[in-house]
Amino acid sequence: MAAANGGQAGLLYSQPPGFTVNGMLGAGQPGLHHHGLRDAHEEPPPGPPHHGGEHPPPPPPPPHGPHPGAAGPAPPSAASAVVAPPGPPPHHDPHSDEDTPTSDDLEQFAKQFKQRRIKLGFTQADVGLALGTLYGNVFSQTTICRFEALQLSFKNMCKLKPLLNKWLEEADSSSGSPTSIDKIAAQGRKRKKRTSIEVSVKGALESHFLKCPKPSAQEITSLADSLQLEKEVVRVWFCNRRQKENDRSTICYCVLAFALCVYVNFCYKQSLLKYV
DNA sequence: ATGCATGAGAT
DNA sequence: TCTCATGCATA
Repeated sequence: MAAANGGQAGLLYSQPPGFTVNGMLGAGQPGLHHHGLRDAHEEPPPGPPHHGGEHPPPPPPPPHGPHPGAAGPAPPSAASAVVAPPGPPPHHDPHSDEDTPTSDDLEQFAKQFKQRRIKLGFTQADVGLALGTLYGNVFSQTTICRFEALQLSFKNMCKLKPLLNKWLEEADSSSGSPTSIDKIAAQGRKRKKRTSIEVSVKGALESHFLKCPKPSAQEITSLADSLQLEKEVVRVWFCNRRQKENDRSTICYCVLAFALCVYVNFCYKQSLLKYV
């Protein structure tokens, strides 16, 4: 049935005022600089892909204000202690919702959060909704799920952690109090029907991605043409593919990298001992 | 739990 | 146009 969406590309689902119909004005510029970690901010030296004991993403300096249109509990301010460098971090309370957590903190918190959430009998959707009533920021089941699975960017994880932490306290302290229910008006926004891409086609996209994660507009066009997909679908596929790569690696790799650092450091010391 | 999609802000 | 945060719809 995948062919259901393959044929014609004429269905403009919604036609929102600002829908940019990008033609082929793309100036194909290959910028392939692809390194494992991505920092949510600037990356100064485009140098060689070396990344030894680099650690974690620096603290997210609040460049842009909260846009979600609700109370933005301002992300961790410009503290600078992000993920402890190769030196043992002084001391930090994993339960503190202040001050930037380390990747490890996040990992632990997420795990613990999920465990407690389940024990308390709440679904991910419940939590998302509750955050709305508590702080005016509603989140979907998807987001909560991704948080628990560490599938969000480091910055994003940091932003959500305090909220979830608060909910957790609220939840198990007052497990019997009446909670107000929030009803968010469903926006009647038309959404394009999700196109399901055939496995074989996905394979093709995947292999292209490996060769070139950032195809130019022109490449996208021809690729879309040969795969019989809408150009927009292909473009979005690549965007999502990149994002997936980044989100996953952000946290997981940070944790691994840190562990590796510790280990290497340990080995190094061991080797030094041999000579004394 | 995850795939495809949207929209705001950054480049 | 890209990235990033986020979510509807679906597997």
